[in-house]
Amino acid sequence: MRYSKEHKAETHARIVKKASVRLRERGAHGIGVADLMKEAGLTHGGFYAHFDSREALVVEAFDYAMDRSIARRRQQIAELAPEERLAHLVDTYLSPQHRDNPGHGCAMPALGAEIAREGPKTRRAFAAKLDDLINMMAEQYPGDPEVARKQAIAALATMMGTILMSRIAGSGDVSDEFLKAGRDTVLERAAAQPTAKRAAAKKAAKTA
Amino acid sequence: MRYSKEHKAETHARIVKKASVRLRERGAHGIGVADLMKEAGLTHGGFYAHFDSREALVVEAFDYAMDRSIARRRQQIAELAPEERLAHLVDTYLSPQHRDNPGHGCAMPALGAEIAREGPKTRRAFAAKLDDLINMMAEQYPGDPEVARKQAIAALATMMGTILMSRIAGSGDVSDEFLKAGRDTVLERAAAQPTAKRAAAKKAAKTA
DNA sequence: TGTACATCAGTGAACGCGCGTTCACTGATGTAC
DNA sequence: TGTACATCAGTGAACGCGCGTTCACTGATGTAC
Repeated sequence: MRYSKEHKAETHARIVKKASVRLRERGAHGIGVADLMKEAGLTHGGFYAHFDSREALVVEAFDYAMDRSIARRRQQIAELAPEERLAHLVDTYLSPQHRDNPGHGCAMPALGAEIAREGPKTRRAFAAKLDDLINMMAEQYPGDPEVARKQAIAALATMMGTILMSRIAGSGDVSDEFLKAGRDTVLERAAAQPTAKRAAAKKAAKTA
Repeated sequence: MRYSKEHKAETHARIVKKASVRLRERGAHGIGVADLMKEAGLTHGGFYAHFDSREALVVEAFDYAMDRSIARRRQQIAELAPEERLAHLVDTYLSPQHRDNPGHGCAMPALGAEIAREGPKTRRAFAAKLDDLINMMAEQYPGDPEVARKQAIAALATMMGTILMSRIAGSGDVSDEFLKAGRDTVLERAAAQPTAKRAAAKKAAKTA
C-alpha cells in the first residue's frame, strides 16, 4: 500500500469530522462534496474512495456528531455530583454558546427537520441516536425509569424547541428570554415532580 | 389589461398557497421553481412576473403558512370555553395528524432550522411570525401577562421539539409516545402552575 | 540488502444534469377613438 | 357600437452555473524475490 495502514482511516475520520461541523452549520443540503473535501485538505475526486455517495457521508457525519456530543456530555457530568448533573446538561444545552455555535452543538435541532424528510432507512439511524440521547437524559431523573423516560423526552423536546426558537430569534434579548424560559421550565419541572417518587414507591410496593 | 383586475393577484395567491404546502413538506431547498409553478398550473417562465426571486417566494409562502395556521387555530378556539382552549391547541398540535402532515402544519418545526441559517432580514420576518404564535399561546394562560408569556414560550418550545422528535421517529409506537409525553407535560405544567395566580395577585395588589 | 513490481489514496479534467434566471414572443382582453 | 391599438400574464426555448459523480492517471510506499 501507498500509505501506512491507518492512513486511510485517518483521512476518512478527518473528512467525517469536518463535515459534521459544516453540515450542522449549513444544513444537510448547504454544502457540496468539493467544499467538504477542501475542508479536509483534499480534492473532490478522492471522495468516492471513502464514501459511496454524498448521502452516505451525511449519515456518517450526523452519527459522528451525535456520538461525540453525547460522549462529551457524559464526560462532563461524570465529574459532578449526581444532583448537579441535570442542571449542567440543561444549562449548557440552553446556553448562548450552544445557540450561536450550531456547528459544534446538538445535531437534532440543526438537522432534525431535514432528517425527518429522508427515507425510513436513514431516519431509523437517526432515531437510534435520538434514543441514545433520551437514555442519557433519563439517567439524570431519579425514580421510576418509565417516569424518568417520559420526563427526559419532554425535557429534550423543550430543549430542542427552545434552541430552534432562539436561533430564529437571533441573539438578542428575545432570544435570551427564550433560553431562560426553557432552562427555568425544565429545571422547575424536574424539581417539582412529585409523581416520580410516588410512582417509584408504588412500583416498589407492588413488586415487593 | 389582458385579464380582469384581480386575475394576477389570484394567480399570485395560488402560487404562494401551493408553495407553502410543498415547502413545508420538502424543505426550503427541497423543490424548484418549475415544480412550484407546475403545481399552480403554470409554466416556469411566468414566475418572475410574480416574484423577484425564488427566495422571495419562500419568504412569502412561509408568512402565508404561519398566518393561516394561526388564524385557523384562533377560529377553532373561539368556539370553545376559555378553559378548554389551551388543551385544544396542545392536542391538535401534538396529534398524529399534525406529525404526519407537515405540508398543512406549523411551519416552525418544518422549516425553522433552515430559516435560522438565513440572513438577518429574512430571519426577522420569521421571528415576527413566531412572536404572533407566542402571543396567541400566551392569551390562553390566565394571570400575569409576563408569566403567561414565559409559559407560552416554554409550551411552544416543547410542542415544536416534540413534533420534531416524533417526525424523526416516524409514526410508530415510539413516535406516539413522544407526542403523549409532550401533551401530558405541557398540560400538567399549565394545571400545576401556582406562580401564575400568585404573581397576578401580587401585581394587582401592587398597582392598586 | 537491493531491485522490480503491485497497490491504491489522491488528483484534476470532464460529463451530465437540474436548477434559477432571462428573454423574445404570444394572444386574450381592456381601452381609446 | 365597432374597430384598431396597447397591455401584460403567461409561454417555452435558451443560458450559465454549480454540483454529484466518473475516470484515466500519478506517484509514494509496501511487498516479493
